[in-house]
Amino acid sequence: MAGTRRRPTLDDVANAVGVSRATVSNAYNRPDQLSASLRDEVLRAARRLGYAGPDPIARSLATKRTGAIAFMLDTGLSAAFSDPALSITLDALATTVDPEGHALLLLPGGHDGGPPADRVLTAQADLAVAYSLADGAPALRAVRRRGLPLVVIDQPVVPGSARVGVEDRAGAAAAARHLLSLGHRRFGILSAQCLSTPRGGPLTAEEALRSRQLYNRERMAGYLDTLATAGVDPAGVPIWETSGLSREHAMRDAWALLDRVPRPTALLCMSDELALAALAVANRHQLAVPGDVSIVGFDDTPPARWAEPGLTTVRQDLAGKGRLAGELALHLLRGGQPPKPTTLDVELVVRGSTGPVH
Amino acid sequence: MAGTRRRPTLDDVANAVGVSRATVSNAYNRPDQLSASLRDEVLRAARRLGYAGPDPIARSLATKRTGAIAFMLDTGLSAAFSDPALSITLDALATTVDPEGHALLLLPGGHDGGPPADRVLTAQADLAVAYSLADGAPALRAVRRRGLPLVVIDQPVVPGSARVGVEDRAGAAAAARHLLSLGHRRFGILSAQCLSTPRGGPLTAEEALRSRQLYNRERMAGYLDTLATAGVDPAGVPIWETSGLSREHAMRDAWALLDRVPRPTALLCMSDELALAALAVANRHQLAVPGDVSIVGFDDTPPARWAEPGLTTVRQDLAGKGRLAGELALHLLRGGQPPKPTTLDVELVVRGSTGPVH
DNA sequence: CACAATGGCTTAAGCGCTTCAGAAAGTCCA
DNA sequence: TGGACTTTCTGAAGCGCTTAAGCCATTGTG
Repeated sequence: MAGTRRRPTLDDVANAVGVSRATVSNAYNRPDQLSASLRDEVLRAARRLGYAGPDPIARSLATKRTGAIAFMLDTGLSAAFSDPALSITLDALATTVDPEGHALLLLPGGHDGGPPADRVLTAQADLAVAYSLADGAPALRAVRRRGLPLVVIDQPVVPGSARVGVEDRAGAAAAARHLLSLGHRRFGILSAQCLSTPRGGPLTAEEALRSRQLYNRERMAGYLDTLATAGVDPAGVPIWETSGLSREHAMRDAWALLDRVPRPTALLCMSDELALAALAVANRHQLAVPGDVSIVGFDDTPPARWAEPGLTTVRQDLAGKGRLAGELALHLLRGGQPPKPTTLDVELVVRGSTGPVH
Repeated sequence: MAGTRRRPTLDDVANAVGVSRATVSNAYNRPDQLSASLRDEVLRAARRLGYAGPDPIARSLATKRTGAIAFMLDTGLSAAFSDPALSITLDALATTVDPEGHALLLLPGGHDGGPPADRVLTAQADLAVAYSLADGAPALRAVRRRGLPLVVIDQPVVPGSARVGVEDRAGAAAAARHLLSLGHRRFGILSAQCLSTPRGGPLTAEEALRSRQLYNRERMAGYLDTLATAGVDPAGVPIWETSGLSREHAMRDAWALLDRVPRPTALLCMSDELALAALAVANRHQLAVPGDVSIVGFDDTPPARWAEPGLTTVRQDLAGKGRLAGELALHLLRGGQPPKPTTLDVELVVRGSTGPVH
């Protein structure tokens, strides 16, 4: 007739069949609570009426579970997904929680190191996962206020939350030692955004060590400490903050380091993405890798393997990290207490992009 | 005291302040409905009691809006996000709907060309977006049954849904013409998964044209028709379906085409990702591009520009596509009728990966 | 054969919020 | 001064579902 007919509800089905509302509910949620024949009849009636099953929202209100996990990022989606490290972690996480019926609700970051607080407060989710947000991001406080269980990845532990992290510092140290052992003494460090108001360009060691991201600080400390121990003055090591999230930006920034006189013989990069940009720009300017400059990355994402030459990098178990985060999420959702923070091992993978200093 | 205290509700706040529940609700949702001072008092009381604002689920039940948009994919997250084309589209979509308070709920694909129907039926979302799902995916029926508004991207139009697509066929035709005009007569086509039970390996033209994905069919038809018109027998053009979603698979498959005798002088690829894999494998086997073989892609994603040589490809406005999908979503959410399907233009971008046949 | 156990269904009390139609109290203007 | 408005707040009816508790008839048991 006129306009759209009201969607049928559980009650409509119950009335049509002549049973109570509870019985229809049971037909969907607890088949063992009614006879098979009645269940059949109910389901048939539902189909006939165009009833698509219990309304997810009403069900959520009654059960106090939404079946969604909020995934909080510190950047927009495009930047986030262009990083294979995130894609792999996220996929593993999703795959782990999927069998239990949990989907991921994406909360991309604004400009304060995470999603806006009000988005978190109104997000329909049973639990939140924070993926390397800035320390003290408003989103974290919002999660707190709501009393949502929280899993943090690559972040300082938040009271009451479960945490999974990576041996960032040790990995970075291993990378630096590797280069030192090849005879390198003139280094450059290419870093992701560090400052709370990122500006791109040169950074002092102090600034770099105050990065708002834990993994950044840890890796930076791993590099600088190791160099210092070997007698390389950190103050003399140029550090460059990228000015944007795209490959183009990273290439420009890498070149800013490689174009110095005297040229660094080795570049320590905060991620494979940055290292690959450096590789590309070295290539473009006819610098031989590793002949003229050695380059190391961090993460060991798939593109690091395809690169020409292969990228020497610090491998972390990205899929394992996501899987573990997923298991922690499920554990918390079952009412479990947050276990002790886990820190995953890393391993230096030497490929063709590093060699002895000429 | 014992265990966790029950979370405070709107009622608790109302009682604490001594006002009605409606007033507290208004304090949050319609500040103009009460005096500023009372509102202040309410908010203060809420803070004091540890009330984090109206429960999103209860609110949803009352308002019948969840603030989430379900994004349905035909693959898992990792495969999906390793494709820059999706990342860019998704980011633009998210950015468009975000200001209106909508977040994205990710529904990754199972094995029937989309997410499982029950996931769709229980997903908490106001609207669904289908991103190049297989024709007739169960997920689409589930959306239908629920009566959810639907936006489809790169798919056949579904009755009652809004659609945005791309001139896939024309773009593919342009790419083929370009190669023909360079004198090429021996082609190979590298395709994404076509068959409903993908097996990888050679495909007949008929099989390829029956791909379960619309864009695949269209591009394929664009290639084959154009070649046929130019007198190149489609039956003589080897078509190879990729055997997996990773770069490694794609490289192996590309080599299967390039290693034929006689070797094709030009490779038509269904996407930039495949073309880049072909480029990499040509490089690895010392085949000059475009000297020995010309390669074209489709999409014009950023890596196509960085490639060495730059990839000749068909540009589509990925961000525009996502933005448009977002606007369509908002339109439908406001109760608007689905407008006529939109088809976005494409443009051939000639770079270094194609050249005259030797 | 009386009694407990079981299966099958219903009753009813929520879950926490929004919103519409007022009521009460002030404000304005002729 | 009094009627027409406003402003500010309340009452109450939902939104559509789940689930504990209970009722009744049947079945099994010693």
